[in-house]
Amino acid sequence: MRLSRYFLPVTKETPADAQIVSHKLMLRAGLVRQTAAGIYAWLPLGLRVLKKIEQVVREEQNRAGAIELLMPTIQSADLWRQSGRYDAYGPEMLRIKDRHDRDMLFGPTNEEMITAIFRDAVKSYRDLPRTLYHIQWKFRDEVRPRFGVMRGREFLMKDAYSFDLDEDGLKASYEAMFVAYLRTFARLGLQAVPVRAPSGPIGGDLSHEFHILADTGESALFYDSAIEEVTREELLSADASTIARLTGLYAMEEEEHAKVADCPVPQERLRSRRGIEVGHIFAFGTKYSASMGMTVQTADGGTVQPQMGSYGIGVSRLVGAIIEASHDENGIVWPESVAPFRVGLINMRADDPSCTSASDEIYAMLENAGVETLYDDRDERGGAKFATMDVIGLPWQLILGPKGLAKGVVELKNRASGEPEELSVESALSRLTA
RNA sequence: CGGGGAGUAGCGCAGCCUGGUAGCGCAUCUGCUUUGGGAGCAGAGGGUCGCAGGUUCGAAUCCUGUCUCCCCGACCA
Repeated sequence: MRLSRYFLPVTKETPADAQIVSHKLMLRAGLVRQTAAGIYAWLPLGLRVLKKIEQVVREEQNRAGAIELLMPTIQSADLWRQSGRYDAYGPEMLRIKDRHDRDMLFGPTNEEMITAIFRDAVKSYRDLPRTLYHIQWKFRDEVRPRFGVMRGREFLMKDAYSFDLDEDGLKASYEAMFVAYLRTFARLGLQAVPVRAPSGPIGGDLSHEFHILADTGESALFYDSAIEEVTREELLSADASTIARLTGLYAMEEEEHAKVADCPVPQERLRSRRGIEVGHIFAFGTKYSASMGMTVQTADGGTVQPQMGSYGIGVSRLVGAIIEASHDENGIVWPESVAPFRVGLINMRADDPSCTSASDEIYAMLENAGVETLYDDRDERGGAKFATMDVIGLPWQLILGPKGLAKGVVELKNRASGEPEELSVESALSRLTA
């Protein structure tokens, strides 16, 4: 993409509304624009990041055997009356009336809808187990939206729902999602801490939250430092034993930690940090299959209410969380897996015909090699170009100028390490296409 | 929902107390000079001062109402 033809409103100054670093950087880097409290428009660069994250999430869901579908954002109130949640859910639910004065709502979650769909289509034990998911916009009318996209009212969420014949099956589905989550966050370049969530209204529920460690997190966590020693490689090859090990290590939210009389973690290993909740998984059993009358026939001719679980990842929240976890004083530092482009190509002297033709040529080669490249072909001063590239945080900056070209070299800079390196065009290209 | 703050050009702000033809910086546009880390000079465009009502000869400024946004707390993915 040529920057001269792109839509990338980068700013020097930060809008006064933004308080935390990820929000400031998202606005400065031209990723989003706020259109109302807690509601954001995703600009081209931000949308690319959102899609990248979504794709990693999707691949790991598929890998775990979950099946993608897509449910609507607008739901009928009748569905929610079946589960009894229409009245139970508070003012967080955005209630709407259609032209026929029917009660509708903008979905804050989809348990009712997926249960109804599954219930009406599946009658046999042969069709279980299944885990279905979708990645769709949700709306929760938060009392106080804040922190940019991290606590917006409209947000993109991956929500999966599992249906099993019995509790052992549910446990297996739950663990499969647990593994998927560990892999997903590891691929996104994040260290996620699984925290045992307190039991909800229904006793015996199994539930874990996944938190990204960041000073601006909304949750205060206490955990065993041994969690930090789990490597990315271990997470990427996670299995049931990884889960057993991780869940065996102490991690609690402050409120729960305060209730623990004898913390099993020795003082020197107890860490206290803040976390951003980016995922939450629940095994809740028959709550919805019972309230919404879902049964399937078993092999022996009986009927059973399927055991269910639900599994959420805040996709749009992850954009902010990743920035919180990965930035420096100059701007965002994207992990390779979610960067909107892999390479920022900088033509230092767009007024110099030979430098420009060399830049055009390299841009064409990168494009042909399938390397996502943002090409700054504008006739601007070098400083402005570096500042733009730094704030938007692409992993690599490839810099071409007349002085280097005269010596037959270009400059390749890694955004994370910041170390510029002089290379021949060939070796720079082979590095970037590797 | 309680408490606090703010709405003036795309962004950041001043002006308001003490009414009298709306300003500054950045950004944008034009020209010239520049060009290896957010350039310099000269010029230009852009705002019904959130909205409605009131007071007044006259309101960004005073009064009333209203909408919106932000912060702290409680609540929540």
